[in-house]
Amino acid sequence: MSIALDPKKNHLLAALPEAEWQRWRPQLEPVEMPLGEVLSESDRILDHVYFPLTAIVSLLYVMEDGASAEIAVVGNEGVVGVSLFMGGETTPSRAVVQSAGVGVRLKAQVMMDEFHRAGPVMHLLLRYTQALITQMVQTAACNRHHSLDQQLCRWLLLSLDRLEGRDLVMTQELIANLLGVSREGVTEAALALQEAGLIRYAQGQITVLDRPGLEQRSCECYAVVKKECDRLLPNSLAM
Amino acid sequence: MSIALDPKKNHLLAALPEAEWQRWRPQLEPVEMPLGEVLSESDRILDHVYFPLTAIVSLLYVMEDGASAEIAVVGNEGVVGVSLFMGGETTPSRAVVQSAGVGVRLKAQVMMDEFHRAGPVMHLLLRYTQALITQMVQTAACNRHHSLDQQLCRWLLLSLDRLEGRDLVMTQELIANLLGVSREGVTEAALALQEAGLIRYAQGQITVLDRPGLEQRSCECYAVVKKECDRLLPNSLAM
DNA sequence: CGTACAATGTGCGACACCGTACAGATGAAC
DNA sequence: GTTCATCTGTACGGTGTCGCACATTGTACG
Repeated sequence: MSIALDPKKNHLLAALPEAEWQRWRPQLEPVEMPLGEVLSESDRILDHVYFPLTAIVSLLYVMEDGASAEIAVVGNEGVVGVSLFMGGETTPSRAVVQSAGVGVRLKAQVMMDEFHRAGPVMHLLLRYTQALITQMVQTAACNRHHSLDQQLCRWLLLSLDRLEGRDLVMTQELIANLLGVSREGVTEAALALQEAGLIRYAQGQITVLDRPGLEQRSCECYAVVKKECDRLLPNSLAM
Repeated sequence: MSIALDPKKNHLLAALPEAEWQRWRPQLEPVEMPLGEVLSESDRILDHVYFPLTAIVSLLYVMEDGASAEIAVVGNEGVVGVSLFMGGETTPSRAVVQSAGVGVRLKAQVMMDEFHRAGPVMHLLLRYTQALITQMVQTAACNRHHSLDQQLCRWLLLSLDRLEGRDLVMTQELIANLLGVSREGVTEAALALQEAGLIRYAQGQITVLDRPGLEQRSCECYAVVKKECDRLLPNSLAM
């Protein structure tokens, strides 16, 4: 896969005013983002912020006993590392590449400086952060009230929105780890979805056959997040 | 209860530089915050931001079927209405007074103007927002992995930190609604805590007898949130 | 090919929590 | 003091998920 994709595939970068774009452009460094790569570790200061282009990143909270829970996902609609400009510099969560691809990154200091100009970049980033908050809130509520089945649908849709095509490369084991549920549970739920004709899968490759069907079977959480993203980030997940 | 408490009981207000403080002071309007009052409804534009002084506010997500889940709590360490300055103006969640008390409020426009000066106020508010994000993240993880028992401990501690004294006025029914669990479940968990000598309660009045005991029985989530609050907000929950 | 490993399917007991139903206990109002 | 509403305790079947054990299927690679 070529690493030199157009950075404007990332919607935040695409939304930059011309002046900022010209300033940032030479500083943007293309990076491969292979499956499983840890972009930022819990409580560690980031050296870069990452703008995914084709990759998807999971924000995970990892508990003391090793169990984990996905808090939010970041694709080409967003950026990894909001804690940098929020002022805290670190977060108690981990950012892991969930779906391999490419992205571009920017030195932390550059990002901070740009943010502190307090111009349109700042407002863009803050709006994005609010969209991210919405996703976190919805995850919390979803974890409390919805079935594994519904959550799997939500998760597939969130991932699908951030990918081209309708295929995800993703084993059930991995999904289970991200969602913080048992692998067997995912197997059962996935089987049900396959029997319903909504997806087809084999050996770590999932194909979505009936997207509207998935949306219907998903809990409301997906729609709420999608709607907020669209509202807060013009062109957020349109491809 | 007197409504005219010192606004500096709120730690964000207390942390304001002198110039800002003098500017804000005349605009701060004392308000009663009775139990159950809804400060902001889902997807509705706020007309004020609220700084609790003795009250505690719950941020809730209310699902389509009426079930709810607490996302975070805000006491005198924070402010209700961060979406205003984040740029989104609304959020898909509801803010409800969980423990009656007093607070002060500020007109939304005033808050926006102050934020857009891009000075110390902005940085203070952004750091607070990050602390709030931490709480949300932890809630999501906690909802996924921890027992009702542990969550009740966490919840009691979070509330206790935001109150003077060691008594909460709070029925089990109300706690159940906030946590998004069944009332019977809370009864059982509370009973266990009482039998362990950690709390005593009757008819909507809970007294914490053994705080360290609660901390030990709680999941890690409480400690993580507390630590982040302390780190991000000097003097956050010290009374 | 055949072996090794990864991915998926299945069965089952354990367990936490739910929802319903109802019973006692307490406090406020008259 | 009696009444009534609110709050709390208890019992029990139903359900979803877990954790374990193991069978099966697909894929890579010698």
